Amino acid sequence: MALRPVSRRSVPDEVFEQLLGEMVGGALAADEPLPSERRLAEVLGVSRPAVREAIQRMAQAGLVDVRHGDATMVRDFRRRAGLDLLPRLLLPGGQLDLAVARSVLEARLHIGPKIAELAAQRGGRDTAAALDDTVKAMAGTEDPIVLQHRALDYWDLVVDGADSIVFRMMFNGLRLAYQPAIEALATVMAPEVGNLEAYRTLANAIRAADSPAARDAAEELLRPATAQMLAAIDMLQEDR
Amino acid sequence: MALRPVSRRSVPDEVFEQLLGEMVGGALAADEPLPSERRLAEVLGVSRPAVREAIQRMAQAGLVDVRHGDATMVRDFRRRAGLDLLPRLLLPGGQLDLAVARSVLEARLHIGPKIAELAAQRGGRDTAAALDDTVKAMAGTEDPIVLQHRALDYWDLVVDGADSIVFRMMFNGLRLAYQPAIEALATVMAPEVGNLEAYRTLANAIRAADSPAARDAAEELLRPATAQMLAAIDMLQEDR
DNA sequence: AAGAACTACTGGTCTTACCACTTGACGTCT
DNA sequence: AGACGTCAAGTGGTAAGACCAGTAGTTCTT
Repeated sequence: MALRPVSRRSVPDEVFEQLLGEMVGGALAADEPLPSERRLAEVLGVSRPAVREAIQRMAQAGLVDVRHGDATMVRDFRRRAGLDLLPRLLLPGGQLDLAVARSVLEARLHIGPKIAELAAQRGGRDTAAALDDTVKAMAGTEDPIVLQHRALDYWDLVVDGADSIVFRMMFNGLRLAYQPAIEALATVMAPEVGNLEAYRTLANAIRAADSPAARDAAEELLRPATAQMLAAIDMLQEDR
Repeated sequence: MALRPVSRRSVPDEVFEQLLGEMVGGALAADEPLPSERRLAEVLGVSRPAVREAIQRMAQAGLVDVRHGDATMVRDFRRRAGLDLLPRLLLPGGQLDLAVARSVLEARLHIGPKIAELAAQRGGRDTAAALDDTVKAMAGTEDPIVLQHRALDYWDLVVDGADSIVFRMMFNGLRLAYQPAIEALATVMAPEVGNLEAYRTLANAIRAADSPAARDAAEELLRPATAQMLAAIDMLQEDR
């Protein structure tokens, strides 16, 4: 029996989700006006403040433009949204979007080595020591789910060492997309997160402040699983 | 006379801004509870729905965790925030944060060539043709402000050509940080946005589907101004 | 000492009313 | 005919107050 916490969606949550669904699904096209708050409240059977909260959140995410006195306009989420929207695009309606998944993999493989390089330049021994501890923790388990979480901790430390706020934020965004899928990815990620030697090599390169070596080590660590998953995506896409 | 649109911050805007300021400034530390909605409404002299809207927006941005029945907790924005927070970190209180600026430059130089490479693989002639048009438009002006906007249009097309949603979202985030500073950067960016030949070279590489050439061309285009600005930041940081 | 019930918070939601802004239609001057 | 006010309708912005629904700590009961 696999019990999971019940998801208690609040009313504004629900409204937000529905509106976003309409947008991603294409029913609410860009540059078209959203129905008025009162209208939405009536149609959805909720209060106007609830609708407002949802709409304000959409505005915060850049999905709509709200102008006092005029109708609020839907914007092209592809052009305005930040990485925080990634989880919803990756799994729209529970189904994995292959194009988005490919994009995430590409980005991961491109960003990871750079972060490792910066960490080698700036992180120093403190980062390396913390990484050693994490690798030790990884050695204590075989469970690929736990291993993935530990690997995320590991990268979190590398990102700290890189000391570059933009890469930190990019990492945050990618992690948010990755986490919901962690269980589904247990099998494909097992070879990567089980490759402790690669994690140690990277930690040592960072300790030695050898940024080219760190770069290569990170690529060595990330490439195999990335290549495998990209190949799988290619096959799936051809099937259709 | 340089008239500018008056900024009409709504009450929730103002509340959001104040809370964020306290967080970035350190007065509201991570893992500490926020005052209750009623208390905040009272202290700030606004209605509770207004406070709620602000807090919901913070939750949307990952800055706080709100749990029904318990106090809402402040989270470490460095660890949770996405790129959408970048503009506020870059110019906290009107003053440029040099470390953040350095980080933006690093990211730009690392992401740009990769996007160009992908655009060469996937964009094809359509992308190249659109780029040609944009370069023509750039040739029609000397104003560095206008040129920067055109250059953004140019990159926007390249990103479209790259057809990778994650890089698109990263670009969106960087652009949002860049745009408010566009006037202040007129002088330092002038050499880059005035280098039309570099933009043409990149467009041609994309047309030829020559991804290594596109990569190099993008780097060639971005590196000079990046290096100059990084050097300037180094000097400013040493002064202190 | 362990458990159940209670209490005092917290956020969640709704209703109602009114303010402020934008737009476009209409009328009025020039 | 054109330019300029005026006004009405619709939109988002804000407030106040009431009540529902969770959480956590205290107190009472056993």
